[in-house]
Amino acid sequence: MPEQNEELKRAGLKITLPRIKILAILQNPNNQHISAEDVYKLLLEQNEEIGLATVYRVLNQFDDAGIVTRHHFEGGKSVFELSHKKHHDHLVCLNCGKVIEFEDDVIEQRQEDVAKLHKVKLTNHSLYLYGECEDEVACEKFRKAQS
Amino acid sequence: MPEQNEELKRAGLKITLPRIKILAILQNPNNQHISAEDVYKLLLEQNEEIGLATVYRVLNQFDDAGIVTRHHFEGGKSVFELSHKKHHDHLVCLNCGKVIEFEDDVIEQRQEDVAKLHKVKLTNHSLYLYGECEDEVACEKFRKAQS
DNA sequence: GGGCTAGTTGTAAATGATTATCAAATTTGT
DNA sequence: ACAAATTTGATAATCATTTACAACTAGCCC
Repeated sequence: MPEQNEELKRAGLKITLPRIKILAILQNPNNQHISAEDVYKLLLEQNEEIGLATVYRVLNQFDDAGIVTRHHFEGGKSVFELSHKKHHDHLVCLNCGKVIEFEDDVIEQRQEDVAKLHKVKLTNHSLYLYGECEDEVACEKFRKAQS
Repeated sequence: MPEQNEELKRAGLKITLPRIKILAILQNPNNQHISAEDVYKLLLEQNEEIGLATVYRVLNQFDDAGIVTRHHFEGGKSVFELSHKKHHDHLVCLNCGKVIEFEDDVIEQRQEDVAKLHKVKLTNHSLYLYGECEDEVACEKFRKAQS
């Protein structure tokens, strides 16, 4: 009954336990930018018997439905985040893995200009900034908390 | 003797036939933004008996040495390009696969500003714009030429 | 409320890109 | 040319992700 199920229904997906559980994990603020593997691990911790293949499948369906957005951060694997409200880009700390979301209208506008200049109709873009937290203490603390 | 070998020597790499051939391929203007697999195919066409593992190894060494830059375009595999002169970003046509290089000082500056705002020391970034050529005829032609 | 059908799941095997292993071959300084 | 250190090719291994398929359900009709 909860509105969460509405989201699935709207996407033309049947309401199943795996999908509900996975959506719940994605909606947890601790789990923004989470990989399929990590979703699977969290499910295991909850003693849910959900296969890894299902996790990948559901994440792909969510992506197709626009419920989540897929990102390719440096280092192979994909991470997913709820496609909430506004477009934004990402700033990632390479030491602690913290992800900061930002938006910059000037950058957005210049991207449009560049595309137009080269006679390309822009459909999407990906911008990732990588660096290191300047507050090393906080950075180290965050890193520990993650692992 | 050619200066090309200097590049290898400077990187502390021995001058071997695989490395020379691979470097030559990368230096061919037709082969900017080429994948390891495609380098391997070109070597086969030249009847060079160079293993795929060697191609990957050498490309990684070139990357470490700063001779090439690795990119992760949408769709899994890595592509490599000679790290020439200036930093630049990429605009990719999703129909024909054409890659346009561009640079925009305003965007670069704003990225620095954003990082500083969030107290992160920027080490690098990746910006890819994806779209569709507006000149559909040229686009189609380019696509055919590729495959 | 039972049953039907399409959609969904789990297991396990398949895939695609990339890396590691290791003995044989090559480069390079002496 | 020679020995030591690197490098190579073939192959097996790995990692993330997808596919195949038989067993299982959700959603809907009566």
